[in-house]
Amino acid sequence: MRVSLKDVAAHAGVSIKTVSNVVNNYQHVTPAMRERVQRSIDALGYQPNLAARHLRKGRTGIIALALPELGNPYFAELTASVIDAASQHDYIVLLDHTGGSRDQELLVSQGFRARVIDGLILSPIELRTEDLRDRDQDVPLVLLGERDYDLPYDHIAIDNVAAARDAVRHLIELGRREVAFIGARRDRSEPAQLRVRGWREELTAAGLRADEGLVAAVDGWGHADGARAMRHILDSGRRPDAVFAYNDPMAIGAMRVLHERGLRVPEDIAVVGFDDVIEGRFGAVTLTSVSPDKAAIGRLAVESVLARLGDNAPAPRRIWADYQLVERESTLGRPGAATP
Amino acid sequence: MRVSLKDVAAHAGVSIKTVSNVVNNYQHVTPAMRERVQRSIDALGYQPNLAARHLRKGRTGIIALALPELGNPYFAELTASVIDAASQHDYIVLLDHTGGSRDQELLVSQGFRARVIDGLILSPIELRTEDLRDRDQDVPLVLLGERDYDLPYDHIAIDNVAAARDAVRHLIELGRREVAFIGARRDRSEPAQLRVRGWREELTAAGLRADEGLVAAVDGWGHADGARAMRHILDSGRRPDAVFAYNDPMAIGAMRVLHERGLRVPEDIAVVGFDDVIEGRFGAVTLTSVSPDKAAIGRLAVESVLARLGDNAPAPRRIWADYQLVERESTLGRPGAATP
DNA sequence: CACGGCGTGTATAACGTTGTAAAACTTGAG
DNA sequence: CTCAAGTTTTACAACGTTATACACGCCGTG
Repeated sequence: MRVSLKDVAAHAGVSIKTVSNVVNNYQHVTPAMRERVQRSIDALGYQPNLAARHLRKGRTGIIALALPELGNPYFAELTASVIDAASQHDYIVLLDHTGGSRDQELLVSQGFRARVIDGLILSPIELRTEDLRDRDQDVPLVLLGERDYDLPYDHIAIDNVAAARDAVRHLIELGRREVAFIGARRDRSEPAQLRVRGWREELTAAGLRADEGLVAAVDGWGHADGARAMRHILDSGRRPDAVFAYNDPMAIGAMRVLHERGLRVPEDIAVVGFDDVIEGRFGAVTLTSVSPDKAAIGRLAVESVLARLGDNAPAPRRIWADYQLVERESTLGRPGAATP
Repeated sequence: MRVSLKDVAAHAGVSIKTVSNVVNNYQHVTPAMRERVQRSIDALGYQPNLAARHLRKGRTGIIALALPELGNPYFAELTASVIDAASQHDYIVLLDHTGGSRDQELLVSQGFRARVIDGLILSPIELRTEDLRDRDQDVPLVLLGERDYDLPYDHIAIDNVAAARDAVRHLIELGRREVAFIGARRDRSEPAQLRVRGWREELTAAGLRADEGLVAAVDGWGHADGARAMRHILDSGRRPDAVFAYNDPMAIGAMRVLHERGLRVPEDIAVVGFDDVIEGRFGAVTLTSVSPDKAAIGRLAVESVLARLGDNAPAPRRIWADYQLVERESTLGRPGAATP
């Protein structure tokens, strides 16, 4: 049988509210009383009933984190950092996965889970800007990943265009001239578009041709999709000297195909990924990658959501998180050069 | 402002309970009344307040899934299958990560989150059998991963000893004679011990020596730990012709070290992992691995927890999930043979 | 010595829902 | 037309918590 405030109150010979005051660290309680009540609490092993507390306060103490897929280790690491940040504010994280489908993302953003959660952190892939524009929900929403247009929600993202440009510039500086992009999306997912744009801008800025024939569209974001895209490019007779992939799993899938075709990385083709997942550090050829500051992103996301819970919610902001390009074996040296 | 049963009742001109009856599909409601109330519900956009419902019914509709780490894709896939299974029963999944530390696992099992959840699925690593023996909680608990002793909780696991034996037998059948084990744990984690036992039993059964000098203990379960263990074995002057790793990330970490040392996989050293994560299918050398039926494990776990919620809870059972050994390049061919 | 003021503790009323029991209707038989 | 038996609807009391408003001491001050 669960013990309630009432039981503790009876045991200590005080009123229910006094016990509540002790539990909530209300200030006007004499030390003597506090200790007496605390003794009863300990004796009975009282634990507050959250459902009741939430009913009364109108808060649940739960925030939801909705991600496209858990399989990508990037999101796993992000999740860990969100959980850590949330628990520092006595919040609990409810995990949802959308599969990256627009329908699911819409459902989640429209408050599918709204009745249980105080706030939502959503990392959309296919969701359109207009989908969010007429969102009718009082549950605070924070978006992860850059969006193109302004929306009345906090965005937390790294600068995708700039990061993509950095990656491509790195390839160009190595002497690469034909840089393929793997991971454009047929459905025009916004984050993918931004990275394609960075790719295009940087090539153009360097006086090179942004050859759209070297952009491979895909349907998913996993290893297999990267492999498929790489095969598609090679089968079309193209022979780029560098590949920039939408994310690390796709880059790794692409490298596998290059390996199967007898092409050497980086001598024949240099490869850069995105997200810097742990896996990229342990392949036969370690992977150069854009490394977002995941810990910061998780922390900022949680803080942004919680800040919106109070009455004095700040204006929606676009928050830029840090990133850096981590160079590894997959871009070591100039074309044709043997690995050191 | 949120709309409650009271508002709907006022709008429809009926009592609160009648609205509640309609919402809950109570049988004794005339079709006319049902429609009239439904119209008001739709008009006002009523959504039930779960906190209140839970307070009243004593259930929260949330189960927790506590995992050692999210970074391992095995757990990510498992999580996805648990979420899917739970949502089929209108349940929501709260995710927790223990970091695989005994303290955290203890905390979780003792009901750290108990006030919010109806049931708990725990995948322990370091937790001892005796830690669970005096668990004092009314929240149903289901354990993932094999435990050695009998406990009054449902276990869902594949047969670790048998699976390990299958893996080692496969290596022996390939003509390997010196099989190392990577991933024993200094802290005597039970799952790791079972796999070591399988390794030992199979070698002995084949008339080979189970050389304890080829068992490498580690502190973690990631790529880096596998790499460290592999280095340790090689640096000690040993030169096994096969490696069986506790899990895929460790196997991949080990393969990276073999690559760095100029040892060929599988010609010089064959490698078998455990868990069959997607990553193992896209390395330069694809990884042979023990593949547990993750979908079944997730489904069984959810069903077991929910079955314990009712009054007629079944007796605790040990449920065996299926697995199979998936052979890939890392064990292709006999020692010294060139890859086909 | 009375009085305001402050610090401490207490009844009571919510929060929104569902279970119980009883009231208000139907229906059909006598 | 009455009454019993059944069906539908309602009033009310929980569930366990916190906010509000108030009562009670105690203190220092006029």
